[in-house]
Amino acid sequence: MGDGVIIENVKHVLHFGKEAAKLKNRIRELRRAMGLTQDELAGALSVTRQTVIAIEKGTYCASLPLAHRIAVFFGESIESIFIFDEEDQ
Amino acid sequence: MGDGVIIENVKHVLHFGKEAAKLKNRIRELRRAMGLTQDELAGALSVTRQTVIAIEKGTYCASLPLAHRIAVFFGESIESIFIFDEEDQ
DNA sequence: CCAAAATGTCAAGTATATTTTACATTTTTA
DNA sequence: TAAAAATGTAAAATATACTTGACATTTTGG
Repeated sequence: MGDGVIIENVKHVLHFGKEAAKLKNRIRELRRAMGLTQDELAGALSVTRQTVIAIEKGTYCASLPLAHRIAVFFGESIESIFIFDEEDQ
Repeated sequence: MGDGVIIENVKHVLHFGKEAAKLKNRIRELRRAMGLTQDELAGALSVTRQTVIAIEKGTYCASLPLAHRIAVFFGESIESIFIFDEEDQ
């Protein structure tokens, strides 16, 4: 056999363009207004701290069920918390 | 080598319990009220017909960006179209 | 100042949403 | 009633959301 490079088991391939939505939201603002830490909010929403960090930063968007829990928790509508740009995605 | 069964490359394992949210929605009703086919709605939302079928049937729930497009398309709020049970998920 | 708490980052794994393809069944209509 | 359109089903691949664990940096308070 030759000595070429073999890459096996690649699961995730980074992809460019399409920018993954990155919709903004008011979660950090709302969380701080209630004097909560990321960890406390995560607990209240039954997700991990990493999830709160990622969503606050806009790394990815919450699922619909999670967006709903967030809205209920802060007593506002989903649409008033998440900011969808015109183009949307 | 023996003659045992070897299973390689298993990617998705079905899992039971936890019932995957299955939140209901009024999409089929709203779509029909507008006299649209699943294919036409899919086109308007920039998704495939399979996605419309799965979401109408509650096989899985829409992502937040898609839920938003659906709400805008039908001129209603996300919360008025998707029905979250108390327990949520 | 310095220790603790809070926040951020990275990587790999699992779960869920969406696409693609192909075919089967039901409903509509000419 | 037969063809066409609409709807359903299933499987495999890809994309995105979420978890877990471990460690680095920043902020806060005694």
